Amino acid sequence: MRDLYITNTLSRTKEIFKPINPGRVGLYVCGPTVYGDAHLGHARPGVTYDVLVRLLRHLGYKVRYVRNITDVGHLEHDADEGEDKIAKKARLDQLEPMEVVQNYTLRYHEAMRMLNVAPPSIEPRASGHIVEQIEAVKKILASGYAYESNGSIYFDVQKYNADHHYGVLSGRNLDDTLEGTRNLDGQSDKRAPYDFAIWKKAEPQHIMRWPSPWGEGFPGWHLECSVMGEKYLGHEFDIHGGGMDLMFPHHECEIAQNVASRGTRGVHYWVHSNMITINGQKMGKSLGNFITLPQLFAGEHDKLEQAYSPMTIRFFILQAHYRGTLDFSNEALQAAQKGLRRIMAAAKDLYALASAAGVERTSVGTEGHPANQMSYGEFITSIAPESSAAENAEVKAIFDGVYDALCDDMNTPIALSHIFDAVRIINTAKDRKLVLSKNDLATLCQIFDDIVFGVMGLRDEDASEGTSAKVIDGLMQMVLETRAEVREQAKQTKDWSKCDQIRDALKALGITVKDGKEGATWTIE
RNA sequence: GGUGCGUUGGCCGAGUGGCUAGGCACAGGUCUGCAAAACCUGCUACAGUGGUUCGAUUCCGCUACGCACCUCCA
Repeated sequence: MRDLYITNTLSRTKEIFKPINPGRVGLYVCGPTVYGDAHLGHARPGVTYDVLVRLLRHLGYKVRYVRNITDVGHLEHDADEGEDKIAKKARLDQLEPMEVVQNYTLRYHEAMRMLNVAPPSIEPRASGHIVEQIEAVKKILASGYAYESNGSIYFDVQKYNADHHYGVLSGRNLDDTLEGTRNLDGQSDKRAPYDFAIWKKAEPQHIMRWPSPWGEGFPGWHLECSVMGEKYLGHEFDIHGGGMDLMFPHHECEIAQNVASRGTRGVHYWVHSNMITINGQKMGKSLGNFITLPQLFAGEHDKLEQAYSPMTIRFFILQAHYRGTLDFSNEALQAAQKGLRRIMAAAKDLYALASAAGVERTSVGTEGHPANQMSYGEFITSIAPESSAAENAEVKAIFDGVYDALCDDMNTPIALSHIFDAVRIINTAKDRKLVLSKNDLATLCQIFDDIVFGVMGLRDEDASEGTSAKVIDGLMQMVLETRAEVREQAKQTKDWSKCDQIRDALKALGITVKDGKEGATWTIE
């Protein structure tokens, strides 16, 4: 199995990935708090960890991927003083909190499905693990790192920090943290401002509440991930991912809770995906500068010049490394859209070339293959039994380059740069200016099947599917065959009007015809 | 105020102590009845400033600007 390197936030360095159990990976990723539509920012970790999971699986690991849904305990403004986000939304919309949760969970699933993000193995909800969370609170109390205050339980950060280091992940020390923390106005039940709630007493008007040894209340936000991670992945597991903004305090608190409740930090590799910015500023709910995914897909937002397809978004994200910020702009999205189309067009041509050469694709079946909407005209490209050594070398170099890049901290932009080299080679071969051997074609198919469609999870959105697609294919073939005859005549008579007329008429229907050497090809918008 | 990160060509974005991705845009060319596509060529950038070095965009220092976290945020 190929070595995979990944940047571990704990060490701030790229480390070789060694799973706890050979051949198996436990992965936990912080999912959304479902009180609103997912925005472009949510697409980033969605796609990033999807690629990680696909890559691990492709490399041969069995992966258990847990991604939670936060449906209780996440408070606004101040982690311990604000109103529950879900409850607030429910109050404003006059709905049951669980109606809000259900609605936005479904909408989140739909957005992820459109982005071709594979669903997690387990998708636990905080509200479904109240019992486990109460048990964890008891353990933390027993360890001495928490105290009860007026019906709520708080984590005693100072005491914990004396024995362990509160700040191992975010790289800060408690004194520094203290400096920037604003003072509380004596209203708080907390002993210190940096203490955080692991169980919160429910005020009389609070809707979501559960009985506990300390009275009716609800769990603190940070606790759910500790508890659900342990329940489904064990005391210690391999990878924990999330957005960079969750590093502190959320993930830091998680580590502290793990140590306090089960005596281990729990996670071997912490992975963080960076933010998407807009005009250089973080896109976020609190800043109000976000564009939701449904808005992006529909083009309905005053910052959008057009609609952007889910795959355009996915490709846009893939073109940047996950640890860097990525700036949104219409120009950048449009560039992504065009680049993606070029790759997809090359994929179709590659499969046609390979098919003509009798290449059997071994790895078909991953998912998301473009329907082979084939063009009129056969690719009768002559296939040499063995091509020049130089070409073989380049194809091989692309293959190696792609794997090297992906295994080097998931460097998707570099991998894509190699893919574009492949695109160029395919196009050249299509123009008959280059002869690819059967082996070369097989290798290229493997790259597209396994990597472009498999690991990167791209798919051809233009490819039509189903029975109507078959009908269209057949009709188009008839139309273009007829036009080809007209065209042959036109070559003699120099009267191209009929020929162009057909093409214009098709264009009006959204079908673009391109006259190539081997005949005409078409694409539908 | 504390902590950390960044500043790359028209735009987006990689990367490296010397050979200096890729996409998009732009210009020229080839092909083509035209169109489109494709291919070829061109565009050589690393904020400023000192230092280390035979050599720095890449290492170190300083300056400027920007960003993130320290409240909820993917």
